[in-house]
Amino acid sequence: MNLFTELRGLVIDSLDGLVADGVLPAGLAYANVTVEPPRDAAHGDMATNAAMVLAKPAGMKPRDIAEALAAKLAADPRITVAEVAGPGFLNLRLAPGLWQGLVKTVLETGTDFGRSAMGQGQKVNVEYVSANPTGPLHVGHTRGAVFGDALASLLDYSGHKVTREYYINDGGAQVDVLARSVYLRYLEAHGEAVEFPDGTYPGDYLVAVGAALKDKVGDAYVGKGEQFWLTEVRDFATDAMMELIRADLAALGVEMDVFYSEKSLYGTGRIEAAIADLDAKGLIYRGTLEPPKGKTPEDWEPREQTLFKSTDFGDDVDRPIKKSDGAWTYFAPDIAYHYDKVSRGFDQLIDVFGADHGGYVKRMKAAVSALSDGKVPLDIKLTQLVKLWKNGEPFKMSKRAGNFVTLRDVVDQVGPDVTRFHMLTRKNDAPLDFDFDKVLDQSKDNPVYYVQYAHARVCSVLRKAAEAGIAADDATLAAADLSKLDHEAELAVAKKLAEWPRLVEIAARTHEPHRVAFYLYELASDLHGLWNRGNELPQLRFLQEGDAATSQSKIALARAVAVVISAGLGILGVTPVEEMR
RNA sequence: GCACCUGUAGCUCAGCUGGAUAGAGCGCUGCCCUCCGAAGGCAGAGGCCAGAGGUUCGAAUCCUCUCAGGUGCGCCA
Repeated sequence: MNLFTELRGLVIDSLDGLVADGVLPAGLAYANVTVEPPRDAAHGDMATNAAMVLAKPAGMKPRDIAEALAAKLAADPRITVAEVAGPGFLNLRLAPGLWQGLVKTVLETGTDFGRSAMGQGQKVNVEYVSANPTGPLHVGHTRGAVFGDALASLLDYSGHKVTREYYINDGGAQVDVLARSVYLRYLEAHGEAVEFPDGTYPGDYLVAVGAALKDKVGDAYVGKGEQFWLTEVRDFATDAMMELIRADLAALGVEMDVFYSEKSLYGTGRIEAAIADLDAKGLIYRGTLEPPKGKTPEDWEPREQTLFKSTDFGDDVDRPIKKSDGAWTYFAPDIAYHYDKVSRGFDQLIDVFGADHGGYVKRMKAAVSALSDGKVPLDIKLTQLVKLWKNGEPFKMSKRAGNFVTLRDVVDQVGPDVTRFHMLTRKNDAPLDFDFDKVLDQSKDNPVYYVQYAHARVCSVLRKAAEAGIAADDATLAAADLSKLDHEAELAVAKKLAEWPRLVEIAARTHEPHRVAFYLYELASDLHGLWNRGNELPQLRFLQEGDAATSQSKIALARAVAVVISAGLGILGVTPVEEMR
């Protein structure tokens, strides 16, 4: 239930009333009419811009419309005050019963309060992580994983049908490199001394894979040329890496619906089919690209290539889909993969990439636009770098991988909850500092702790209520007399709760799950603030000695806060704790 | 050279489809608590929203240009 859309409905009805009264001309477009919380709470509970938006099309002064609208609205029992302000804003104050009713609704609907039908059941594919299967996930992947997962949950919560998907890049040259690296570890397992030349993966994590290969095939590949083992070792190694990656994701609490193999596109005619689709649309041609201006590669020479006319769709330059030797470029399977997503019937595609892939955004959008005839939007979200800190200095070492910090390094040290929450305390396109000391700090300076603590505090209240013999289950609280919940400080918290459904829709529409984290921080802050005021004003304490009925009304509010925090943390994939240890 | 991202308080960052006097935390200043609802609390100072134009009732938000930082730029994925 979104009070803002409910009140917007009332505003629209009132506008229609004014049309019927002949005050406003018929046929006005209401699309830009909003009802939102005012910047300053002193202005009221909600504000509408209706008068200003309609002034020009109606050929009237904003204030005249506002006055007429105010009179209409004031007749509704839900509105206590409607006053015109500023250039034509209409500020509304709502009856306390509305906010009390909202608390009741939260308790009745639980963590589904805030769930929205906005998505209308649209099928959305969220592709994220998609790391090369050549080693364990590192911090950069971790941010992408957390972001993508939270976005997927957010879209689900807002009424979309979401598929979480991982694209396995198991078809390119890098998996051959992996195979050779594993082969070296395999020889090592047979007692041979090996060296890892440049262009191979020297990380310790392949030692076990080499040993496992030995267990499987004995010495069958020892002393043999690549042609005898490359394919088999490649499959063996990729499987092992995907097992590793799945375990990494599981440690973070991420579970994919689909793992889509690039390899499955080769030799099955699927790349050819995708390219044929583009070709039929006249978007494939043979041509020669100009060298990039200002920074020509030293070995540049003009070559005729097979190109996709991505400039028709806003790209800067047409993109090669075949190498000069006739093999597909990496872009071709990417096209085929997205072609597959389109043909699976998704209404919307989202790709989550690292910021270093920013250069591929335009061409992928161009491809999807061409493949879907502009019908399926593709949004590409880039996640910026994560800078790690420990003991006040940059942290780079990893025990396992040698040259980068892994997801496991992070999760093992701080746990999945802290990792996930902290990764969402910045918007995706801003760089993020991750300080191992600060994220574990148990003080109000740490947002993770601050939000968790608010939830734990409410749980503590519930425990104390039980000790005092006060019934405080949700059903009882929802049925309690909430009219006692009338202090301005208490109503302020209820008003914050009312913003939750609205925030969910905004965050879902903009594909920005960090908004949830920031909202939860604000909500937690409101709860802590109310708690603190209980020091000065005993009547604001959640537990009122000897007065079970009043206690229940106040506990209802606290519990409603906990429910929304719980719902929000659920979207972020963070466990709401019941006590702080 | 071109493209994309970023530029908001001393620092780290929010800022909704364009809305009113631009917010939060840290730090700073002052006051309070020290008979556990204080692992603190309250209050205050602090801003040319990088800069310049434009669009309009209204711009941190949209458009153009400039400056600064980051990322990327055919036969690697």
